[in-house]
Amino acid sequence: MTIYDIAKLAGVSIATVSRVVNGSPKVSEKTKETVRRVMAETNYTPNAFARGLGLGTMQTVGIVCPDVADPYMAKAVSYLEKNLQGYGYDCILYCSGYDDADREQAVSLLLKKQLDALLLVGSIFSDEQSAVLTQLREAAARIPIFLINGVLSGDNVYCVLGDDYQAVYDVTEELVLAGKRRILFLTNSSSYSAGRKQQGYEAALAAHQLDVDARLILHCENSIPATRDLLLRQRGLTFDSVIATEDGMAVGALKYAAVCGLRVPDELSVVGYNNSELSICCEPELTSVDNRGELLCRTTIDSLMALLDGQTIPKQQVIKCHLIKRASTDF
Amino acid sequence: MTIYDIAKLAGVSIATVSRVVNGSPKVSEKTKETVRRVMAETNYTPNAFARGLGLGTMQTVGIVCPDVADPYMAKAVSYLEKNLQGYGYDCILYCSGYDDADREQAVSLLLKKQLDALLLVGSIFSDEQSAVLTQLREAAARIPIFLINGVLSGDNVYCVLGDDYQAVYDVTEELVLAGKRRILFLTNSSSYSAGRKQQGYEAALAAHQLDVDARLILHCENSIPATRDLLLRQRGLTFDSVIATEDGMAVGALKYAAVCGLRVPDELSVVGYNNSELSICCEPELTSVDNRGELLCRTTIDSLMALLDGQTIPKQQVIKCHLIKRASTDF
DNA sequence: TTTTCAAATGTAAGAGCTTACAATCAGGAT
DNA sequence: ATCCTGATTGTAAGCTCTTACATTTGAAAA
Repeated sequence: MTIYDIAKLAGVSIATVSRVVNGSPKVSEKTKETVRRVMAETNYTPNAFARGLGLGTMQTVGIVCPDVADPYMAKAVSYLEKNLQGYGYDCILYCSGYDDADREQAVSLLLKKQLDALLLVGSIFSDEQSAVLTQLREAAARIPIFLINGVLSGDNVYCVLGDDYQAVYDVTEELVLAGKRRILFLTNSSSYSAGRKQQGYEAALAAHQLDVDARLILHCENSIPATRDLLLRQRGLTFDSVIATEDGMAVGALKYAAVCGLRVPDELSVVGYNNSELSICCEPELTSVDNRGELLCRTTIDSLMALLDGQTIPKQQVIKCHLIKRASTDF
Repeated sequence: MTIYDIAKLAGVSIATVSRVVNGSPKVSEKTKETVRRVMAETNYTPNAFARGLGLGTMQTVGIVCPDVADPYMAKAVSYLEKNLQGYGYDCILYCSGYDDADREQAVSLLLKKQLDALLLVGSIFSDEQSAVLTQLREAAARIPIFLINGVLSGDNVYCVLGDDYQAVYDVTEELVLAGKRRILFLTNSSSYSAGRKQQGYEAALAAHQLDVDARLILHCENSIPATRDLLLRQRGLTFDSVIATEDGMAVGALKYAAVCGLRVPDELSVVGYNNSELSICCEPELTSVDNRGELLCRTTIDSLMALLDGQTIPKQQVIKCHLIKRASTDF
């Protein structure tokens, strides 16, 4: 079934059929009617490739995220997809893994696909020299690129991110004001946002004339048992509170406290990040920073559409996080 | 940059360039070399639409799932994507929502896209009359359809699913043998797999000459607070154990136990489903059925590839689940 | 040297759509 | 009746690739 068949059956030219398919106004109601009927009867679907060839777009954007199995990214992808759907766009998904080489490959594959935009979720590019970065900047020459919770300078590159610096600054300050002096900072990557979080932590301590004890900054995997075990191995280390850059690590800290018989929040306060389902699952429930994934995604898509519509949009949009207070802290 | 430019620069015809791009063996090493060099220098990428038009495929499969934000489906999508990647296929994702009308729309949109296959995750079609079903069967005339954890008869439709019936049968039996007599069954949908789970529950009770008390079968949302509150509202109901068809509900039951001061597992045993991260997050940790999402997905993709390769594959593949025993039960 | 044949390459016809431009048509103005 | 106009429709030239078939080439066989 091609456009020619429909044209023949409807007794019109293929141009007219195409106009009907694309909702052009320059077709009389009568023929529009006829063509629609024939299309319905024959169950005709325009060939997407030919359409894409002619139009130069297939209304599709690419989403690259390290791992959709991660609940935070899963939520993000879900929001993105829904919002894109609302604008009539489809999304093709790549789970790139966290490795730079893998991500580079994902981007390069995606670039072959005549997409309308590229969305990178939870980007964790470490150094400016990284191959992905140069590749992304090249890519941006062709289509707009959006980083969600990441930062990259460059033409046609836009960033939408939570204000992680401020969020951690604020919660650190709250802990200090609550009398905590040895705040353990658990982080899991060298990403831009992990860096910003750590800066917030250090700045808040400095603002209160507290020294940053390097031993209190621990790198660990975002996994409950891994974090628990890591902490159990640090027996020399004393701390009265924990700020984790992911909820999984925070729950690991709770498990550690349970093993050691530490009362939470009295003897150990714990703060998580992302306000995932884990935070209301554990015991006690976790105080956690909600970095507004849903809002970030909506903002991203709205901005993208504005851009595709020819409007100018800000290069960087920063959205304030919310601290959700629960039983794992006493402020 | 089109294939013509490359041909001109390399001093060959477009056919030769195309052959090089597609790895045809009928090109001399020398010209292959030249063309490759020119392509690299010019950073040429074949147009995916034109390619698709010519080849009739773009190596892409569609994935429909109700909600990637759900950790179980997120994991499934992640596995599917990775496995497809391994075969050089891309995936385009639709989060259809749980509503039949929405899912129908998703499928119909997807069908316009010249995909190589359609994968439905966690399908929860209720009745045989549903519009999605007829639509899917029509779709199957064009491309193969795979249901992951769902069942649908029809030509060119294949199902890969966990043996939920047996899993629930077995765990119910374990509870009975552990002396439990009033086993609450928490379920959240009228999907095929929810039905099978319930059948397993009822069959196991019957096998041990225990009556099925209809009041002990509760429908509830897969959400920790929703389940907790639901149980708190059922004060007349007595039960000594809970089997939930999702981990979220099981954790809700644990929260309920905490509120009521019931000791788990002594006074209340709780079994969850899917062995999600929640199950090692809560306190006590949750005994949960692992329905082998990873294996299901790998099986699905391997089968799909075998099918595309012209081989015959089974219409239905059932994979045994694993019970992961933790502290919320005492068997 | 001529013949033969396979390997290498080129030509051109699609694949199914969009759209600029041309053609047609109906009806009002002259 | 003739001309003009705007609305509608058709024609044909792309868009970029694949590939069947034709052609050329070069070397081995005769």
